[in-house]
Amino acid sequence: MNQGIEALKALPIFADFGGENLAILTSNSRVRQYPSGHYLYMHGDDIKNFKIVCRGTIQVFRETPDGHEVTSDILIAGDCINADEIIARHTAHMTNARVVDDAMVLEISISWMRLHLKDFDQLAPRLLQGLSERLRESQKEAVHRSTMSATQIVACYLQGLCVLYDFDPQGFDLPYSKTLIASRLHMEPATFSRTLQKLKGVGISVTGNHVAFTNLHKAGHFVCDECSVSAECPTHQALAAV
Amino acid sequence: MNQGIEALKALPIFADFGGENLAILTSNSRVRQYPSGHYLYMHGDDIKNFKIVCRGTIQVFRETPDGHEVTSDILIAGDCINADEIIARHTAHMTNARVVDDAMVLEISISWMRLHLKDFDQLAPRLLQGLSERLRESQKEAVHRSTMSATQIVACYLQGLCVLYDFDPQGFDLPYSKTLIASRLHMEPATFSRTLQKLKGVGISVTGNHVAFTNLHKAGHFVCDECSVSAECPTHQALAAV
DNA sequence: CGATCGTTTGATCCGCATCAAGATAGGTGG
DNA sequence: CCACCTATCTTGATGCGGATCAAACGATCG
Repeated sequence: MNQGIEALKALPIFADFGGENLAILTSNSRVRQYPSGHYLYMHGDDIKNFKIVCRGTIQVFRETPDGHEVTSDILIAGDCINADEIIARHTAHMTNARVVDDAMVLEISISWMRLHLKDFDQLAPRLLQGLSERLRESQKEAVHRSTMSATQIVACYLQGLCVLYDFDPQGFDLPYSKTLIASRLHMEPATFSRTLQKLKGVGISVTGNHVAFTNLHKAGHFVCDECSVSAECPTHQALAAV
Repeated sequence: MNQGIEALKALPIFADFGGENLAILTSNSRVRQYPSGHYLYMHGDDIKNFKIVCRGTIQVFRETPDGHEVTSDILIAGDCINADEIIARHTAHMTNARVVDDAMVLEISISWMRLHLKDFDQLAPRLLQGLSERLRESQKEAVHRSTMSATQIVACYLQGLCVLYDFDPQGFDLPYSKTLIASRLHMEPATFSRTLQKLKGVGISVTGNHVAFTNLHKAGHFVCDECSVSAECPTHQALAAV
């Protein structure tokens, strides 16, 4: 279980946890490896575990009646996969979670989590914080989608990626396929592809899966990290021209 | 402060709170009345209070650079207005909150809330639950907006309203203006209006602000309460014909 | 009774989806 | 090393849905 301890300590959500708490957690959780394409859970499955990504990439998505997949989120190391299900009126998963890149996942019995939520003073606040940010992000994107063009949304997203992964703005590779990104942005691959061409005019060049912000001065204005789409937000003023 | 005690006890989030906790809460909060149109807070203001709606209706919205308002949520009695701001990296509000109908609002110092979150075992889980549901709802709507037509979305929403307010499906009045609803659904009033006409063909008649589900058998299929937009969801199958 | 706001309706336009056909790349086996 | 295959991506042509602009209509209120 040494691997477990190490994995736990590396997770922000369990940072600053005392040794005894870590030990308790470790003995009530397990770390597992999953290959690309593996389903962590599917819609309708019973909710059994609380899961946290330790390594790799996880796609969370829903399926429409016509069989089309709609990605709600792409999760990376440190992210909680189903924090919203710790306390839920439902006993079944409402989404699907699938491994994109080979992944390592920490799994904790959800009933155990519920039972011991109050024992760990630090845990509940961090879950709250995580959910809050997720909610804000979701609502921000809702606003974006009803006020910005596809091109602007993609520009915003690429900037966000660069910040999230701490990439070099001068040049980096997309961490996952364009199809997945398009799905994540709720747009068609075709639209996404066209969009990338338009971006070259504003200092964002994408060739293959390599991205470069060629005009950092311009591009700098695009950073929309915690933008709330207010009248003062320079990002949207800059992108308005796109 | 008697009004305060009564107001607190009526709120689901404080249900089952012991007398001593209620007393502590009461002495650290206040209930205030606000007239229609009053801003509870505006984007950029310092976050000072955690607020809960006791009576009336609150519109939470963001403002785009071009001055257009985008409604993120319409809150009613029992709803937390800014639960996501209890633990936030920001010290300023990212949204605006404005009174729609004359409202009564419970206000608790946010620093006090943070400080005493752990003292109330029941509080954190309930906040978690509230945020979880809000997040699910937000993501569900994101899926809806990228897979359903405006007509379908409105049908879904009207059903939801009917359930939320426990209205009689055979006939009820819209609880707020069509303009507000349109904004909430991220669509133009003109589009919303046209949409209502189309709904008559599927057993939902809206004349003035009066709504009636004239074909309950059909309409029953539309209820999309906790629908996850899965292949099995009868709602979307029924609405697919719209 | 005019003024203002909310709603409806009409005409038009634009953006993204859709359908479909090439292009490119990665992987496999001969 | 090349031919083949499949998955991913790009590009083109077209259509539809909802936004936009604008005007008429209705309701409420001083």
